Amino acid sequence: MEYTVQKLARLAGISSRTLRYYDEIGILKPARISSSGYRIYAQAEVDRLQQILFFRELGLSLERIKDIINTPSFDELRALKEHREKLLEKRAQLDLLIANVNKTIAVNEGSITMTDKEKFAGFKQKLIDDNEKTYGKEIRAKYGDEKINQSNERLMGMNEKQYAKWEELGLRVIESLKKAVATGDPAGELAQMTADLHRQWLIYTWDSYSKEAHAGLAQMYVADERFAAFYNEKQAGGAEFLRDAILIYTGTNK
Amino acid sequence: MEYTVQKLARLAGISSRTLRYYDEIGILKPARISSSGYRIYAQAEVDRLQQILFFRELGLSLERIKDIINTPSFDELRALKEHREKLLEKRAQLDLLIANVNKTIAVNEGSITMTDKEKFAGFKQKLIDDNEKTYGKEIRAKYGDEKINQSNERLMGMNEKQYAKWEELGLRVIESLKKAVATGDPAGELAQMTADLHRQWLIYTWDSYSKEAHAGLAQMYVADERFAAFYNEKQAGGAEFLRDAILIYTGTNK
DNA sequence: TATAAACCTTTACGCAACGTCAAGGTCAAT
DNA sequence: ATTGACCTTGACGTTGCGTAAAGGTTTATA
Repeated sequence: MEYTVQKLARLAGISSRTLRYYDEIGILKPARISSSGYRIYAQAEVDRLQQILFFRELGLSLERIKDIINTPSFDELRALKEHREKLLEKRAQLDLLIANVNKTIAVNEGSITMTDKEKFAGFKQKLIDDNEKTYGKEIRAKYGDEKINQSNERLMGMNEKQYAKWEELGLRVIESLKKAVATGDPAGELAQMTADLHRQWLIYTWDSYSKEAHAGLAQMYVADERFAAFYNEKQAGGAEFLRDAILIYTGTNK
Repeated sequence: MEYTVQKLARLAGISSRTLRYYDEIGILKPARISSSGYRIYAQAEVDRLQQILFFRELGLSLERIKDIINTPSFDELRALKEHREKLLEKRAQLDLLIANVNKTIAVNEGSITMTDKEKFAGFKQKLIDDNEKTYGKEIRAKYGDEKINQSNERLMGMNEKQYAKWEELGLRVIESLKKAVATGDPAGELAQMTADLHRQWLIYTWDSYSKEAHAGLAQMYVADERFAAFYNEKQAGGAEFLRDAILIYTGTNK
């Protein structure tokens, strides 16, 4: 039985272009060329194609497949195991991606369910209460009632979109912090970028930004175990690292 | 603070080529161009780049990111959810891939542990025994002792490599059968390809191939519940479908 | 102040595995 | 003889940059 490109292509469920490509890269050449220049494939080529498609389904690159079917002594098993490692890595990365996308969606969803005005107001009020309960005393002690009242007012004044952005920014601070900690250098560019992100996050609820207040908060991140726990939960040593980065960022470390 | 390409690139942990590319596709243009033609970025561009990189880490395409940050009214949430669907699909595919690679590796590993001559011989002997116990009678009844003895001899004569290939071929028959059953057409190309794979698998242990013997085995696949169970376990209706395909393949259905 | 090192620019090819025209020749059937 | 289905090669497009190449600019140092 002999096949032209399209016949073989239909048999195997691929396109004729693919067969021409396989010819071009030398992984599957036709048995012969007809007098009119047509590619003619025979049984041996059908078998070879089956092998190629089999490995292709396993996700191996054509280059790799070429090695495997051209070299009888090729260590197929090792190639497969290496390939599996790559696939597992890919999946781990994908899992991370999906988790991050989920987080981001959750934040956005939060802003959507808040479209209901009542709920939205209630949610923010709760957040302000929590905020006050948790950090109120320290901030009040350091910067007075005026600042925290302003901060709460600002929080109340945010619309859903702004609020979502604020939470997203919070997530980005965490993400950025993780990478920065990995560098180990709080004066490095990544750490300083993180400090800047943190500043951007702050000014959503602070009506006036000052280096001193920023630096003061940084100190508190380490001194107060509730703050420290929050950042250290995300990344070991996160609170101290963030403090150092902010002190350098605000120039208050000299 | 103003940045040239490389400074901004280092700050963000990307290459200067990436910034030039982002300029080229219009996703991030510099604040201004210096008199000497240098790209100069300012704070607004740093912020925009942070956004871009954030979404890039979530795996969105630059085209998509462009939409999101250019259009304030763009439905970010829907975009993210669609993106998540794609990611989940990708992961499902990856899981399938990994499962298949694992299966193939398992088969190959089997052939490797058999490198130990004793074990190898023992394993094959066991397989022959099983073979004989399970299917021996039927085959003997239909084709006589001669054929099964030949088959066993051939099995004994296989080396590890051949044996692995044989098992791999068996897996491919199953895979191919699954797809073919999905088409519902036993005369279709996929089904006929499956029948041909099955023939190839057979001739590893049969020293002579005949359409009649092949067709006879196909009939047995449905008649004998142990055979049927084996193929139906892989794919509902697999045994009957395979029989029909083989009957058409061997031309004994007329 | 000359010169080298470190920047910057545009242009353009390369990558993986084909999809998709385009322009033109071939084959089978009517 | 014509039509329609098939074949050929050639070449550009896809995605997100990496990587020269060839040449101008800025900065630091001797």
